[in-house]
Amino acid sequence: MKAESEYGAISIALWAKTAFISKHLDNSLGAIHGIGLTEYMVLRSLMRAPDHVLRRIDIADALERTASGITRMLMPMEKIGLVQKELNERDARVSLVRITPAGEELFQNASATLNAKSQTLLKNVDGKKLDVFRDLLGAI
Amino acid sequence: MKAESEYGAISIALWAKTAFISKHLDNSLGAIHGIGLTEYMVLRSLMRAPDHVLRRIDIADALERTASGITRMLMPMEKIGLVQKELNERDARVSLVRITPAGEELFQNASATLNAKSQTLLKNVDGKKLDVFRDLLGAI
DNA sequence: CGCATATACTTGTACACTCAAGTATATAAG
DNA sequence: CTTATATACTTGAGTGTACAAGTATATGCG
Repeated sequence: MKAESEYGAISIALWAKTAFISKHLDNSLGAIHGIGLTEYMVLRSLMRAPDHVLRRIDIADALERTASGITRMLMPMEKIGLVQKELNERDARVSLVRITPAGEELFQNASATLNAKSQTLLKNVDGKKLDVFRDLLGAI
Repeated sequence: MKAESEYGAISIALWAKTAFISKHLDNSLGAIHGIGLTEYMVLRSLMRAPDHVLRRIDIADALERTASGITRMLMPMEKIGLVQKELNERDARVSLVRITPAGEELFQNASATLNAKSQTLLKNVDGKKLDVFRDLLGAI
């Protein structure tokens, strides 16, 4: 078993490097597409969901956010037409969120930006080890 | 060369997993020691600095934060005696930050908490691959 | 020296997010 | 059916952070 401090070092490195990467991605997405990284992740969650619909609480869980944060984030996204509200006929408590065609299009464009920018940010990471990297992250 | 989307996937995984880890570490440090993860990182930066002193701008750079964020974060930390202000005789613009003995002690205790909690959070990561993980993160 | 520019920091304002409390609805137990 | 508990969401208040503008000091150049 490795020393505890080895694990702490990984946590800290994750925190520091991710702060760096997030800030750059957030700035690029904001400047080019007018959305933040968290909003991008909302669209991404919706695109990956069956029928492109999710409950607010599902989005909150997927993004490690609270329900109230999601409520507030979705307001402007609905206003500019990236997502739309939908009722759940089986459960009146639920307010479903559906991505709109405009939202899908923005997501595709934003994905291209994010991928390109990510490649730049991660250019010093050995390309051959990307699989290992992804597996390590997946284990968390 | 790998596809751009491979890099995007890594960025997203980093973002998501780090959100998860940060939240847990922040909660633990807050509950047990009364400081957040960012404040812990301030103490850590000071502990690693020559003579345990840094300029505010150096802390800001190290933590990917703005100078104003650091100014505001240091206020309560100074109030509870974890750090103290110090003048720079060569440059009157600078307000140096020094960690206090109380700050050092809290840092040691908080480090133990952070390391233990990190081990729990990363328990599914193959211990033999921690070095690889650290190197991959270091390349960013 | 005197002036332009750069640096270190602080302060006002705004935004994204959280927590706690509140509302509405659903589900379970008697 | 009634009541208690759980779930989905919203809202008010507070926190941490950024950005822009302002202050003070330093540095470089004529």
